[in-house]
Amino acid sequence: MAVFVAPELEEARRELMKGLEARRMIVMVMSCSIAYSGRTGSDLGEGERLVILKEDGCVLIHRRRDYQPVNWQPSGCVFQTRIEDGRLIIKAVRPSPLETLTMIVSRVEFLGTFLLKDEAEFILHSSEEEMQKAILAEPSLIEPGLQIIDHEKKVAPGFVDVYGVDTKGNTVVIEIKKDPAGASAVRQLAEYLKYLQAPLGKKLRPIIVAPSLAKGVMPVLEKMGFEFRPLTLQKSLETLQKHSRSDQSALKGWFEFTET
Amino acid sequence: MAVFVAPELEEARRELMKGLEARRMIVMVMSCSIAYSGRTGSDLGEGERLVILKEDGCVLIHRRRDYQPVNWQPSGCVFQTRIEDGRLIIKAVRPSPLETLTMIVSRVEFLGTFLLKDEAEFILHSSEEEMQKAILAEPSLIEPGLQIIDHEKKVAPGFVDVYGVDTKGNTVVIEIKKDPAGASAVRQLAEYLKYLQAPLGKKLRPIIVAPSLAKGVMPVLEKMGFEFRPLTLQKSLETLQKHSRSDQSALKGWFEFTET
DNA sequence: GCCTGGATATCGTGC
DNA sequence: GCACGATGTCCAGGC
Repeated sequence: MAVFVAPELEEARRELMKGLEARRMIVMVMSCSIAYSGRTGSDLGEGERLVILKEDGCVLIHRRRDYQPVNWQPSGCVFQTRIEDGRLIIKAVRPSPLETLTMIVSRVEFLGTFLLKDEAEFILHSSEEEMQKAILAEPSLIEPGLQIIDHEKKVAPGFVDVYGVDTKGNTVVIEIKKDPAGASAVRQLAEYLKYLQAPLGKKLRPIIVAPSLAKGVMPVLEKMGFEFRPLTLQKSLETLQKHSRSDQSALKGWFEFTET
Repeated sequence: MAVFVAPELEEARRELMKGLEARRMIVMVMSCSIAYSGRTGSDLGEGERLVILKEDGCVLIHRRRDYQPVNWQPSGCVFQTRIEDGRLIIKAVRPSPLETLTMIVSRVEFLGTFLLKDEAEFILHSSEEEMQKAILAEPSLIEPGLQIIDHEKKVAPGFVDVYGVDTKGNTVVIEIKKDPAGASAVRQLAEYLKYLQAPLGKKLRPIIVAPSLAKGVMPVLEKMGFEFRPLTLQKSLETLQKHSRSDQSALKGWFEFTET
């Protein structure tokens, strides 16, 4: 760790490059103006911001408010720095698509470079994937007797989430949404149907699986002959827990946490 | 600005709360474990991370790599801190939807609190909006004689980007995409058509406007009787520049930049 | 509050 | 590389 309060621009430039070389995270508070040019473009006048440069070549520029960075660059950028007309110029260039982020720095109030030791694994109890796993593990969540044939089945273009057959031999096509299903979910499922055919004398049964339906979608579903089965993430996780001991330990922490 | 290197946990807690009170941005480098519970849940074991708290109640937790924060909280959170079992506990609670982010901090390597002076206006030369403005300003970008009737026209459910009539009285329905238009753009436009009707004896002319078409989409378009008009952001900006002197100054900077 | 669609979306996956 | 869909997406705009 190295920390500098109000360094000269030349010193800031030197420490910044040294830090990047050592694969440290660079954290700066600076007064700067910013220009972005690439897929589109932006300009931001002089002001004080928090700037973060990471070893993988990404950039984040944060203002005093807002969750989102005002300017940024995803990972994979090449950094250039120079002093020009008494200003520190920092460029982050993303090769593809070609995009350039330029900071013109008039003053550095703070610069820190940090080597972060962090080997922990990040565990996300993700959503749609867990719901799909739950249905695969226990198709009766949808209806008794349902047999799963395939999942992530390729149609052109796109993928059917789950593909199965009911007790009467009809083809079941399931689109899963973790959020309340809106018009776009229905559009997506409708599009897939164009590329699927039921066996002779059987029907295609398109089913939306989601915690709920957006307002006004139910009439649309009925008109199109689609079905809806409610399924929440909570229910999916409980089902998976029943079916897989190995998942229990991973999920335990979350359940305990939500109960308190 | 206040900067602390390796503060005791109690000192860190005190300065953190003082900083938030003063509406400063809090920047910390700390060893911590993190739990999130809300729409779904996540767990992250002990490790060193950069943590940012802002005055509007948002949280960003960054690891050494990646553009995206590993954990976060959007603005509007309430913060609580306490010392427990020799650890600093920081909670950020988002009221709606109810979500809780908990950091269990074992060591603070750095803490800075910064009052950022930043009044500059952010100017984004955004994409789809500029393309739509250009078409409204100069409908001949699509074809000679086109007359615009409406834009952002509500259909149920969704919005038609631009709605007009051609020289023969046919209804033109335009879907604009700033990126190469793929299958989903076609789905979207197709859905809107179901809720629109051409005048008696006239046709509906669905048109996709985008810089290009995704591979394999052209045959689909032809099959459905849709049309495609290429339009880039660059061309849109040039058109707007012609039509509006007031825009010139704002755009000037970007053009100059892209030319160098 | 809900719903819809855009974003410099970013990111992962498959081809 | 392109295409496609998920995201704890976030966010603005309408109702």
